[in-house]
Amino acid sequence: MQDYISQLNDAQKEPVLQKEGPMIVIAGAGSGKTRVLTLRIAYLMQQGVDPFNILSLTFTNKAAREMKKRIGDIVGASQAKNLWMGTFHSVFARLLRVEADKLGYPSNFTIYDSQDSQRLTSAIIKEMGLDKDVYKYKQIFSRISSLKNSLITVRAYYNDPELREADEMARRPRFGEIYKEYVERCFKAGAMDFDDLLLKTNELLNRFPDVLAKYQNRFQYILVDEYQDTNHSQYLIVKALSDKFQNICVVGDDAQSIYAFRGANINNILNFQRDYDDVKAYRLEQNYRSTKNIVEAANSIIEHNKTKLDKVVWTANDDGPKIIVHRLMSDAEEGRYVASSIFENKMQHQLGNDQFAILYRTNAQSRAMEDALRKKDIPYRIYGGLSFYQRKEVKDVLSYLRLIVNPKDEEALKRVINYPARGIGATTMDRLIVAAKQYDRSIFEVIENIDRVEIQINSSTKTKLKNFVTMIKSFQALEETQNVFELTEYVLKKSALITELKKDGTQEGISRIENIEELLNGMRDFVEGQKEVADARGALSEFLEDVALATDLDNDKGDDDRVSLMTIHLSKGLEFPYLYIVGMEEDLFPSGMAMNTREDLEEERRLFYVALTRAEHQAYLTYTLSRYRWGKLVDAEPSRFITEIDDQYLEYTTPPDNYRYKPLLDSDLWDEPDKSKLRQSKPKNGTPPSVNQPNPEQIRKLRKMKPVSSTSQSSKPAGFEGKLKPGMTVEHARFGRGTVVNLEGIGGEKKAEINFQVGGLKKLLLRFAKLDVVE
DNA sequence: CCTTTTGAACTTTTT
DNA sequence: GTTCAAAAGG
Repeated sequence: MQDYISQLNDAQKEPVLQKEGPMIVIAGAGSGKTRVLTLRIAYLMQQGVDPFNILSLTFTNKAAREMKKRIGDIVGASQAKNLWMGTFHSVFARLLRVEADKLGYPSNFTIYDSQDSQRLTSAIIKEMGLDKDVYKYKQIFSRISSLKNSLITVRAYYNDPELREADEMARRPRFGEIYKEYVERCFKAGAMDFDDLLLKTNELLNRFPDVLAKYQNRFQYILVDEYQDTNHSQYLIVKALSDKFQNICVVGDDAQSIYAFRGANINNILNFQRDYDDVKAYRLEQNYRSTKNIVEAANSIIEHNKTKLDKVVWTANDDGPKIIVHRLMSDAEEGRYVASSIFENKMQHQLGNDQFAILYRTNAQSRAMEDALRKKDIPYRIYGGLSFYQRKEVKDVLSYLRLIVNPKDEEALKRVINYPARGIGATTMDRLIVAAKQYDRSIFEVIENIDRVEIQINSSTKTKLKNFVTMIKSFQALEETQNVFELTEYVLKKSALITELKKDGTQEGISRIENIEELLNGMRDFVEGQKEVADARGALSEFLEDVALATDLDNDKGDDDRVSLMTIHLSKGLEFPYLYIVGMEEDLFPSGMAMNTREDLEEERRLFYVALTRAEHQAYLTYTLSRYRWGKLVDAEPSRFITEIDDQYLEYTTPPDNYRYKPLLDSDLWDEPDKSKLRQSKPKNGTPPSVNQPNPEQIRKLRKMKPVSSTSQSSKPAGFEGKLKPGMTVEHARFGRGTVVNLEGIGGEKKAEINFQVGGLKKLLLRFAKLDVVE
């Protein structure tokens, strides 16, 4: 143990050795944060703390697994396996299984993934007879999710006139009804969605003081990694659990906060010192990962953000090569450039494929890269995107299994009741859903009692329904004796799923069968692994939980030599000697959907910071002049982020463009044709995206959380901002026409409240809003 | 009730 | 360019 500790630098030692009390570790990128966490836990255990009393929340399950292994190497694997370690979602899912009955849930509750949640939302909107162009299920669900993450229940929603008003303004007065129905349907299906895992944990800890006390006593030492990415719901759980012993250690980096879009609240980390008494704060500022060039270039990027903690990351490493900036004509060419560059670097420096990674802002960008790598015979692995478990054929199999564990699971039932086709169609399903609502039962229960239920279904269909129920019940009986693998083989045979796929015969159908075989292989591994786990519960439900909460990264065995392709979000925490960040273009990175407020833009910038700091030795930035988007060739401009890096760290291998990011009015020349395209393609009744999204400002107000006050920005010379007056009609590139209602703020912080004809009231920061004065 | 065809929306990021 | 749901036809 002492050996390990003596290898730490002074800044790292302190948080490892402080046994008790609240503490925050602000850890810059590449500063050895994981090492500190690992050693801190090992040290606690060596000091006599029972691993059973330590709760460590990580960002991925893979990170938890690796950390457990490293701790095991120091203190012994038998001890380490008793640690409570995992993501918020997996740890509290496990806890909720134990306590489910207190909340009225079965302990075998299903976990709905976001696809299930969205399908349910969509079904509800349809059942209520609402216009699907106004009530877009994705937007509606995303609002439900935001509310839940702010702990705003249906009742709280109805009690809050402001929230209701916001929905009325957005022309969705019936949102509350959808929310209510959604929650009830999940409950009736014995299902929790991702947000419920946190929300219900909060409910449990709030409503049952004895339960709270039990877990406060169990989790005497709590550690939270990536604290900057916790949302309000997670924050409250941590707060409640740590309240008694106050042995809480949070680790994070405000500069790497990139999940605000899913409710992460950067203020959790910024305000930590106010939440606990006598907080010890530590800073890890020495970067061991990257070259001087990369560290300093990254610093020069984050300088552009206003909201940040004071922290200077530095490194003792060599200068290293400059960051290469390269311009290409198209996305296909960009792929070819990256592939050849990887090839050359491999040859020149004798490197393996696993030394390289390609990062992009959106999953859609992976295609061009894949094509190029395949042509050059460079092996690669894509992370994220459509994960394995979300593929249709895999989800169908899993849905059968979910029904075995929890027949009330409505989404699973709807997927497979008529797949393969059994003559149970849409009309029948509609009637079943109505009856289920009438009798206040699940659909499965209605079918079980189909003869005693008043329902307009002919007798031949009733027989088909009964056969389906009998089949599922026969599977259930088998579950008692068979393991997951054997059970699934049987299910596949009896349900005729494989037969159905074999009929297909196309290349696609064959690969679907291969995927199912792959799933079976995974199950075999799981069954093997299960034998070693001490606290294994029912094998099938355990398997389903793993699957529901697994991320793509979690399944990485990391043992093959491939180039990694992933979104920047997924790359957090990883590092690669050679790094390619592609698609450095305005409207793509920063994303066109995140350019309207300073907060959004700053998050994009942090995202770029995260991307660049993944590089150990050499980073490449590429951008194109035109790229296929939505199946159309679209002109592109280099990202403002390139010019935000100090020039001394860059090497342009193509002549730099004379383009520089300029304040808006100067850009009208090149912006104009683009806008007219947008106008044409926008149907009159279409609601523009993002207008209807929840207003975090409002939620924050509601939760009485004070945003960190940002010092007012040095005012920018106002061009047309000064000319704008209430009453004027303006045109926005995305939102269309609207009337200026109000103006507030000064200089670069000046905002206009504009009532758009389609989409309603919205506040825009004039510095970024693409506005034209019409009259 | 099932299958095929057409059309729309989609692309910001994920547990 | 893909994927998914609604419409139409069998």
